[in-house]
Amino acid sequence: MDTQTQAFFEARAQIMKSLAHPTRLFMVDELSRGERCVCELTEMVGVDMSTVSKHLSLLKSAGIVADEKRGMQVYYRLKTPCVLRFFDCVGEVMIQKMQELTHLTSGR
Amino acid sequence: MDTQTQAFFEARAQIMKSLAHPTRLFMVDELSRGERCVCELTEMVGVDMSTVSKHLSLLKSAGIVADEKRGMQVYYRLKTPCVLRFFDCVGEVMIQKMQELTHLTSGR
DNA sequence: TGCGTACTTGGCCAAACCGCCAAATAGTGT
DNA sequence: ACACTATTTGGCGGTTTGGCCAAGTACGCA
Repeated sequence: MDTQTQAFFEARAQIMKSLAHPTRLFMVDELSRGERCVCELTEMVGVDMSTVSKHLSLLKSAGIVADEKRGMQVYYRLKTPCVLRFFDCVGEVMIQKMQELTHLTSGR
Repeated sequence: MDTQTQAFFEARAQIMKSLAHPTRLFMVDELSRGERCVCELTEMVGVDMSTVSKHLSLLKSAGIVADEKRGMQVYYRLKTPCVLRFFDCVGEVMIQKMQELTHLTSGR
């Protein structure tokens, strides 16, 4: 694997990584229904605000979300809504896994 | 965030995590062009075969690939090709990031 | 049966990740 | 200027991840 190919998949991986955490996935899901400020998200996920802030800045540097300060709050919104399409496929994967489990337990 | 919601996003995250590594992304890409045995992939990525094997078993337990022993080799194939659709969007994200960089450097 | 090839598993170590707390920053209102 | 609120940043400890090496397993073939 040459250096350029490696760099390409490295870049791809960084974006995937930003979506590889339950809290961040929850926030993306929430943001798919409209913009939210850090404090709102903090209350919903139930961890320290500093943690939420770090998750958001990670998503931001990955290019998934954008932020805008308005009044006293910072509002985050989904910048590339196409990520939502991911989850249709993720759903398919989950369904397939469950079906295999069913086959196993129904004796085969 | 209640327990059930948490479990849901945890499951989703596990699948995303399995795709959040350059080597695994490279292998998925390669498998999109047909099945490959462990030894072929090992040679392509250029790390230890044990490492490749672990990456593959991770992808397998995530439900992304399936394996089949045939002759002396174990062949892996893409089980849920829909993951490839992810990367269209990942491409969009990357392009947007590059455009922003261009705007910055062209003085604004 | 015994050898070689293909692969997997276990163990170890270094690096990355995630949570919290505390401190810094920035903007609001008095 | 001062206090207050919303958010970010720095730093620390515990857990997870990713690589290699060595050992184990499984199968094909002489």
